[in-house]
Amino acid sequence: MHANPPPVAPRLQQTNLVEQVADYLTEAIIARHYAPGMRLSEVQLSRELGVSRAPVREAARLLESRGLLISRPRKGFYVRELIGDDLADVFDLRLCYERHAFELLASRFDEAAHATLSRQVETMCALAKGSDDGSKIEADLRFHRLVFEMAGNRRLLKAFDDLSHELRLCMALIERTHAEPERIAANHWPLIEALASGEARRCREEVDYHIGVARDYVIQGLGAGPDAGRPVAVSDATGEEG
Amino acid sequence: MHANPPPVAPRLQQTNLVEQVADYLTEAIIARHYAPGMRLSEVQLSRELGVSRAPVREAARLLESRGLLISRPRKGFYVRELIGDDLADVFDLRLCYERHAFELLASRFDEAAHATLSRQVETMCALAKGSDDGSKIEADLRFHRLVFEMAGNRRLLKAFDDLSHELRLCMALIERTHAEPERIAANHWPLIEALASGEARRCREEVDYHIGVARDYVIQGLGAGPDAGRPVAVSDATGEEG
DNA sequence: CCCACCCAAACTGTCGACAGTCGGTGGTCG
DNA sequence: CGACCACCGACTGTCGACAGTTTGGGTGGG
Repeated sequence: MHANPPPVAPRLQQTNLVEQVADYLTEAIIARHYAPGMRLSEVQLSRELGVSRAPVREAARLLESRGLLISRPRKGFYVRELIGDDLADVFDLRLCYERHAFELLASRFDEAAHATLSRQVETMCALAKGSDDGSKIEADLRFHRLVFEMAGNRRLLKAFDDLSHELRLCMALIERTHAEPERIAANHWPLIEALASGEARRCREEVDYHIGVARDYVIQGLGAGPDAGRPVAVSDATGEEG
Repeated sequence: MHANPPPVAPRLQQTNLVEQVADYLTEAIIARHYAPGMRLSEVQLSRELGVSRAPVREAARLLESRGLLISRPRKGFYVRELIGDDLADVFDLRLCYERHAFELLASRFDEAAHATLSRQVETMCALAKGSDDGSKIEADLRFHRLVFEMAGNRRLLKAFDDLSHELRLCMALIERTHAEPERIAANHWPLIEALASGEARRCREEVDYHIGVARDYVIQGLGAGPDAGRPVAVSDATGEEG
């Protein structure tokens, strides 16, 4: 009912509260401001963020679907904690996704895709010297997301996007991420070469090795967990290489 | 405190309204009581079900995460419609899941798993003669879910559960499902035999064939879509069989 | 001293209501 | 006759409030 718009716009975004709360919660959980397994009180969160409970509840449901929260009826929301085989399961599912994406992309790999991925690896190499861990992790995930984008299956891309939130949670578990960032960034060149070769078998071997390294990096970097010494069993399960 | 009950709405208890609304909506969408692409009004749904808008909104968010609804900000929720490559993408992702699950299960297949799957196929054969299509589809999905359960990766099982809602949506697209239910049920025996053989390559071939048949069944049963004649390209992508 | 019971505080699930916005409609002007 | 604009209804996003339940602590009994 205001005839003229106010000259200056001090109004903070009163809408899209769900997305803002979801972003805040996601960042807070990834950054481990909330301990894994901790209960999140809706009213407390509402008071802290200055919003009502409705957006908080919807944002929490969103994060539940992304695997960052777990809801128990009449109990509330709990910060997802990765226990038991959760880490192994997440990386095993990631292996499943990446195998398929690389297989799809290999069959349609062209010069444009080659240039896109090469540019991203160069960006990662540049970020490797002197950036915060978060930027390195995001650049790494972005490389893999580009593969899924260009693979051509949008549903697979959505599945990977969902999983990527849990991947960030996994990465956040280890204290000093990317101890050797240059080597990790350079480790993506063989993936591009495998794609360029067009050989499905070579792609699969490189992906298995790459994801296996990432998995071991996280699981062993986590410390001596109960299944730290368990074999990775990724390149061993194809059952057809001598 | 509503005076008159809604016309055809089911009885909703006072608690767990979100789950009840989600179940009702899921069934209604699968049964195509709501046309694909149709806009769902929150207030109208609230009135029909005799509940307030909060549970409806949360249930809609849940179904959005399951791929049955799509939300557009300030516009509302729309019934997911499978257009373009959506069908192919869903079945391609299913192929990705099943390949992995069968590979995992083959490496740990034992007599108990054999018995469980065999019993399920026998149930499917019994249901094949004289049951509604919904029961046949559910029994078929249950066989595959058992594989994922026994594969040992709970995250993969969750991913399959999420996808299964979209699979039901795909199945519901074709008018007369399971035209040859006996043959479809019997088509699961080779999968069990492949698992029992322990050969990863044979498992993969059988899975590729099985899912390819299901995919073609749905895509071609849908009618002459724009990509109905597109090759399935599932058993051709391994790139190593001569 | 320990355990079962009870009560109060806090919380979740749900509801009705208000503000801002979007799409459609009718009227008016060129 | 067509295009533009103001109005209107409906809807989404958000809020505060109420009822039933869970939880933790305190108390009485064994």
